[in-house]
Amino acid sequence: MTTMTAAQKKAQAKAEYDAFVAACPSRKLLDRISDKWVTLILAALGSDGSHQLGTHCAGESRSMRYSELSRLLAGVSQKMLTQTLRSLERDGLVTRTVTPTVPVTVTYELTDLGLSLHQLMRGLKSWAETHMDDVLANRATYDTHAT
Amino acid sequence: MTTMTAAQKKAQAKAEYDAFVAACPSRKLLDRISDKWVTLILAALGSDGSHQLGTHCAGESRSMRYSELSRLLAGVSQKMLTQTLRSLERDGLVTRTVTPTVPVTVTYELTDLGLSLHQLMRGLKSWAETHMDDVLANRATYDTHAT
DNA sequence: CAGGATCCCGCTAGATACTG
DNA sequence: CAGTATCTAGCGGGATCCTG
Repeated sequence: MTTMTAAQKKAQAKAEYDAFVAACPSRKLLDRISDKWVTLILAALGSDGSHQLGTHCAGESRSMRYSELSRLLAGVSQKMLTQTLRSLERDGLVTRTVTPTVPVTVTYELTDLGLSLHQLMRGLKSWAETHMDDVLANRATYDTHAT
Repeated sequence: MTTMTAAQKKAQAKAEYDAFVAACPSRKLLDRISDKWVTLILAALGSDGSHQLGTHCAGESRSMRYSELSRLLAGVSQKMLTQTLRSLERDGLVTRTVTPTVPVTVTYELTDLGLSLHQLMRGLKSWAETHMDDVLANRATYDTHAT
């Protein structure tokens, strides 16, 4: 079949490349932490009692109820909260504990792995605070020169 | 006006919270590196001559032509490549050099800042390779137990 | 060769309403 | 209280065509 040659091969190569990239552990990690709510939940669960997500102290993971999280992370829809929590539980980053009280009580807490990820996030935070202002400055300069 | 009270306040609080989150340097950093092509371009420009993105050597930034990048990053559209390159240039992470030869020649190269970011990515890579298999294992277990 | 402009599509986040 | 289900709009991203 001469009807499928160059374009077909190219498409296949692309698919293979994409698969290769998708299989990369680094990419999987990025896919996970780049999620807005993942990082926020991590920060919430990883921080101390303060409601300031900005304040990080390498404290132990703080167990929180569903409603607490929903209150703390002001702009999250139940859907995203639940969805994110489930995926984090699935990945073994948080534990979900159901206490069959009269109104059901569910608490979430970081696992060791989750805590470890939280530590990594703090590393990112350091880099961001160190270099992000440079980036922003460059951006401003670039925009100024632009038409 | 009693017509706007609870719901309004809540919406405003949400907006403020979102703004707060968006202003966070860490989030900005995440928004940047979570971009699929950003990380790949970084890897391409930061790695040595090998076409294996997986192989990282803390080598100097390698200057590459537009077409080289487009060839190396198999599954990228010109749009995304250009778009990503421009944003990286804007942020001062890469330099764009135009050489007015007969057919125009444009080369891209990492700046110090870009190189620095590339180093950070390698840190992420380490974490990913160390813990990602655990995550995957947990995920598999979770899926098994599920209905 | 390098890149701008356009159209189009799938995905996913968000709002709303319902349940145990 | 802690979710689940559905519906919709917005936008990121790809393909395609065109220019200097």
